[in-house]
Amino acid sequence: MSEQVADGRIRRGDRTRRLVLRRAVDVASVDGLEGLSIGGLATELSISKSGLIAHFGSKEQLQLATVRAARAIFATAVVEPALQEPAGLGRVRALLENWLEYSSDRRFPGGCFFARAAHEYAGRPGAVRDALAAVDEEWVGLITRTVVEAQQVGEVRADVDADQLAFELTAYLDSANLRSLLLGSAGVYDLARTALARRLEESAP
Amino acid sequence: MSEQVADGRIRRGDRTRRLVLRRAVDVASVDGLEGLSIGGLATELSISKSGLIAHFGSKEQLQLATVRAARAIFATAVVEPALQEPAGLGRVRALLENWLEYSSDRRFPGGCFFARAAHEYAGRPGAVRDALAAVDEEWVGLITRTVVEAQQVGEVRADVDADQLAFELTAYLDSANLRSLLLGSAGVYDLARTALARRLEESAP
DNA sequence: AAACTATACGAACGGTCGTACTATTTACTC
DNA sequence: GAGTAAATAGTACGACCGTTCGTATAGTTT
Repeated sequence: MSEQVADGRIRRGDRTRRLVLRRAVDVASVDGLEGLSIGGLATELSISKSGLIAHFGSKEQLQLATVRAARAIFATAVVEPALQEPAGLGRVRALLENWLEYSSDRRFPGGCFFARAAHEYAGRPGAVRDALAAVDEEWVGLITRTVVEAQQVGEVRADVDADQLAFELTAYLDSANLRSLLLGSAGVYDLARTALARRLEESAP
Repeated sequence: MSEQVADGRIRRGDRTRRLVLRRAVDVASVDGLEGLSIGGLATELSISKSGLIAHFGSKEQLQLATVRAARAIFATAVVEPALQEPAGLGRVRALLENWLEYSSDRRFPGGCFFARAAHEYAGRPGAVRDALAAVDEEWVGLITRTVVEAQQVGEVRADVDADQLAFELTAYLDSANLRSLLLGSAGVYDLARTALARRLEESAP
């Protein structure tokens, strides 16, 4: 409740923190969360290394804050607009289409932040990896639940395995994201759209 | 032709080079090609940094050699056994199944070497990125051509878009690889197998 | 035996990394 | 105004980075 105290000192800190994280998510989407460097970040933003790290405590905490910031951007760009759609097949389509635009519009310069980061940490333990795994499960879980909702309103056949369908749909997304970056061509997004449309048609009642 | 000169000096060098690369591909599959460190590699192998780098010239050359070594391992594990199968749907299935085993058996400790490395370099230019993009195109191209062959022998419908099908099939593979690492569960490979089988059945004449 | 070549070594280079500790500046309270 | 708290800056540290250099060793050639 008493959040809007408007203490100028704290506001200044928040502003700096946001400044750092805005840059950090972009850098990390290209160079990875390991590629984040405190010195490099500070130089780019014309602030001191010590002043920067004082906001986060350690590099790992900075990385975790960067994951949270990226999640917020993702939620705003992809999830929230889709939740305007009524539950059902339309909402599933909105989530998938928003994702493709989030990727192809390069909301992060390196494509999907989470695809980049998840592959970076998939093979080794730690808090960062756990955070990334949680976001991934959250996203796939959202697709799965939205598919189940679409079944409940009769827009997806009841015998469809929602987990299976969510796996395949998200697989198309990730593949289009990577290949568009690797080939430097946006044509793969059409392959993904074709695959998504076909797979959803097959699931219609 | 005159390759088997058996010069003891060169044999010793080849042995060291192979030793380095065998370790390098494993390290890179977990920590990435950027995570390769000359000093770290040298320490693990009980050789000197300078002796190690003398074989490759620079870190980037070491990275490129690591990509080539990983490609050779991949070819041996996945491609060559499948080419024993006669051209057709069986060969397509063999390629896909071999890939799943290559991933789930952790032929590289960090899962698929190329998934890890491609995401690492997808967003930035350079020779390493180009090499990884080439391997990716080679792999997807192989799937596509094998599908076309299957069409020619009448085991896949002629109206199937081979590029589209290859996109979807490889998408399942990559997704299973990543999620198995992230979730620490092998169950996603079954999702991939189900998706692959279904998609191929749909393409049957 | 002498000349040559490939491999491997140890030491040092300039840089950058993350982090800790110590001012200094800025903003608010009383 | 003095006092306090938060944000920022400055400095230094040890560790590691990739790379270069000169040198020693092992193997081949003449």
